Amino acid sequence: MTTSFNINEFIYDFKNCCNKVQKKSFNKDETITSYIRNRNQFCILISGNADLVRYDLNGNRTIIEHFSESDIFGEVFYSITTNNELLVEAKSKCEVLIYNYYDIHTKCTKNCKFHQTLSEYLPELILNKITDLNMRVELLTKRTTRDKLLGYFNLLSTKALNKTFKIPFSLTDLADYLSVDRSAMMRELKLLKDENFINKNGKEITLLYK
Amino acid sequence: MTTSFNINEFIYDFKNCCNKVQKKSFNKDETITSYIRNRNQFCILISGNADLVRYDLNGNRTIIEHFSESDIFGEVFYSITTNNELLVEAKSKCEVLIYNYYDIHTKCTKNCKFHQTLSEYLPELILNKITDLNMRVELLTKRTTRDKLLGYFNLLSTKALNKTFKIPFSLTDLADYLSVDRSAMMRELKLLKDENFINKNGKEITLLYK
DNA sequence: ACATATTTGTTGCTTTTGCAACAAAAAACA
DNA sequence: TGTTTTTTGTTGCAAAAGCAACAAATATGT
Repeated sequence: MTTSFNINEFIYDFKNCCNKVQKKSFNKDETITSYIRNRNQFCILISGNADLVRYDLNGNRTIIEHFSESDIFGEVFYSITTNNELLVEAKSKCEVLIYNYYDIHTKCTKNCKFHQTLSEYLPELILNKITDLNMRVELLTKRTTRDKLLGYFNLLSTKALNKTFKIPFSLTDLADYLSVDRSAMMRELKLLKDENFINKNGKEITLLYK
Repeated sequence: MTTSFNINEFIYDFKNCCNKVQKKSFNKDETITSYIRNRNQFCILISGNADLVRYDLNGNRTIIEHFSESDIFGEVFYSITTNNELLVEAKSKCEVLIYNYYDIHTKCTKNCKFHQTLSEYLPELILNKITDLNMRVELLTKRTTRDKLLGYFNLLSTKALNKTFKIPFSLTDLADYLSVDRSAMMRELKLLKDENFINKNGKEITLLYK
């Protein structure tokens, strides 16, 4: 997440905001929500990590999006035309605020400061989401497993301001995120290492080129 | 595009809006803009069709997004971390409004009705963009050429409210949009036809299953 | 600390995809 | 209308990716 808005700077203003919002907690591996029909559901992740995943008919699992603190998600951003299951799964203990999207724009009945701040920062959060999605598309349109890996590593390196960084997924999840076969990806990682494009130590990667 | 907002219902209010906006025309195959650095550029397509394309180092061309009337695009939605060329190319005669994104939120110096309407509908346009991008990700994460084709055909069929519909691309462009090799895609289309999943007559497709 | 479950690393084999090349059909253009 | 360019349809062959299976290393839970 690239936003300068950090929800936890404001969350102390959140006591009993208007009755339109729910605050919920989830344990690792619990389902936060599933996208079934459009209920204008809008969620903000206060803490933890979660993935939007799809299980297709062949048993393939795909990580469509990866969410961390201050990221937004929910059915309001999705027109559900697929017949696959779309779930948001907690990857660690998570705290989530759940709104109806259109309730955010109207003034909170208790006129709480948190609600006000949220609606003020909403455009920024949304712009960041679009930027993230565009990067995701950019990555997924790469033709080969190698290009996907290098493209993703470049992003991580840029984010970390360092040629060395840690993959924020298990390698199994990384394959599901890049939408490639895990064993083929492992093979490619080995080749990238053998050809001195990268150094790899578990989940720690160093870019050796440029 | 799925929005209920249609820019041409309002464009008559656009005379000489504030000096912050440019209206430009482009012929087929002209470059509308290229994404180089972040200038907060925000564009709306008034008429015509355009593609956001990337040319990579191997000479592959990818259609990242396809734009039609009322669609929005521009550098403001992109953090340019790639070293590939990103261009918006007119696929037909196009008319485009070009803003600085942050000028839209502030009141127009001439207080014109068009500007007012635009800023009012902006959240809706942006929500639609996110929905479109999510569908795009959904499609691109499909593992096989077959699944990509069927997934895309389902979208078109749903949009057209009909099992028969026309592909809005040339088949060459469709391959670039689905990020697959054209000849492999043609082979797969033939297989889908032979196995009675679809009927195909040039660019007209009929779904035969379900 | 131990037993159990998950992830990582690896490989042989199969299937799918990509590449190159070319003819036929269709579209654009002059 | 005739010529040129682009798109479509097809194929043989090469390369890449997917599948299945298993051992070793880590992580998890009690």
